[in-house]
Amino acid sequence: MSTRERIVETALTLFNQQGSGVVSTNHIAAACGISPGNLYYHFRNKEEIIRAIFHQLTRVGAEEYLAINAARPPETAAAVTAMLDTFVMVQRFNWRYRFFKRELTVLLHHDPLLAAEFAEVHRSHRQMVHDAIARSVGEGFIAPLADEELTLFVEELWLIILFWLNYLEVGGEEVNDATLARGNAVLMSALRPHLTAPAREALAAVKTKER
Amino acid sequence: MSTRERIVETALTLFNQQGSGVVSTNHIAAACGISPGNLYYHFRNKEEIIRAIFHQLTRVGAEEYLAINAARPPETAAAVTAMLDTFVMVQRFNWRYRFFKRELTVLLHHDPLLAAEFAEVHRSHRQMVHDAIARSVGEGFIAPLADEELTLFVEELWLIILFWLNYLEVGGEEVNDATLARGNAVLMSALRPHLTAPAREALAAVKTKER
DNA sequence: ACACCGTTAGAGTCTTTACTCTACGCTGTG
DNA sequence: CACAGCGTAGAGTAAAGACTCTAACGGTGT
Repeated sequence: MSTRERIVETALTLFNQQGSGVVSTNHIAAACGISPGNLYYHFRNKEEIIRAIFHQLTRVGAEEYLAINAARPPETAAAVTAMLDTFVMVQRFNWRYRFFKRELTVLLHHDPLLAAEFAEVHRSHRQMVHDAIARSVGEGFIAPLADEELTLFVEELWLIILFWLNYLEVGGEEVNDATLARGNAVLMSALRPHLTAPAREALAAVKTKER
Repeated sequence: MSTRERIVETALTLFNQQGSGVVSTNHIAAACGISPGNLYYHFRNKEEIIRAIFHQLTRVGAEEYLAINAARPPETAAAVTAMLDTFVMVQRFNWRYRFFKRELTVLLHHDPLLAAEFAEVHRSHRQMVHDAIARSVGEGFIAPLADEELTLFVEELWLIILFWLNYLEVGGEEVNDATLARGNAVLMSALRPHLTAPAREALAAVKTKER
């Protein structure tokens, strides 16, 4: 791993543990086993490191999302599986980059450049979620809804996906397979009333297979 | 307002704006229009200020919760109204003390004393939510559920209540009456499938009256 | 008039911070 | 072999940090 990559990785770890506010560039350099001068050779300042972390987040996130969702066949079981996989994927990202979402508003407030980049990414994420739900309605897995109801439903689902980890964190619960599975269950519990009959059967089938 | 109270209030404002990591005691003192020495006369250190904010949060929060929920009559309309009022109340708290939830894990990590106090408060909050839902089931506003389903449902609702503000924040949306009302709508959308017929009517009545 | 004490100011200390500067080694190329 | 240039070390600087100390203020009781 290059020095630059090691700096980013170390900074991410320290930020997650202690918060980016109290972690100094000297800390990062020391934890990397390099000199401060070396760190500043690779990054002009701390904000640039944070932006590098954000760039990694978006790049890898987009790749993984596409890997799960781009080529899925238009089958009910595949749709349900893709949704569960996406949930797990988002949880993994929220965990890996947890300092980022925690400190989001403060970070954006301190770095207008980052704020602009984030706004763009957020817009496209929103679009992806909307498209995914619309596709599922079109394919007949989710019962048709009035526009207003659909919007609320999408927000409900997205909220659960986005904040399950924070919910665990606030509650002092550990993040592990069991608690992640519980998040999945909550999501399904919200989803169930809106599924069509075939989708409900497919879901039951997936569940049975898992055991 | 006493100097001590002014320090707490000013610190809260600055923490919310800029994050507690980058706000120094000197900043707080300057913003208060007092000397650093004076600040340290009232508080031994920064952590003690944060704990004072937390104490205010819990004290006032408990008062307001009781004011809304303790004496409500066992009527369907009252139950629905109490739930909506509680939602609005929690949003107000999340907003007023927003730095606290944002930085929660980091704060708890840095101050074991605070961590212990918070664990206790969180336990009792969890209990309150559980009791409120159980009461509503008992009074016939919410359809009976299997234990497992009930747990998931409660978590779903509580998650929405806890994180609606963060959801707005992450999305770069302003917090105002319209966005708060939308949060209420999302909550209702999650609740509706589980309401009993009389509760659904009472809800419709409340909605009509609001217009 | 005076002593007392909670409150305040503000200068001062020691540490840490972000960031700079200079110099040195290593590696590949003419 | 020379030498260019990337990557690195580490001392150094100016500013800001948390926190301390001493002296004085101002209101109250005697």
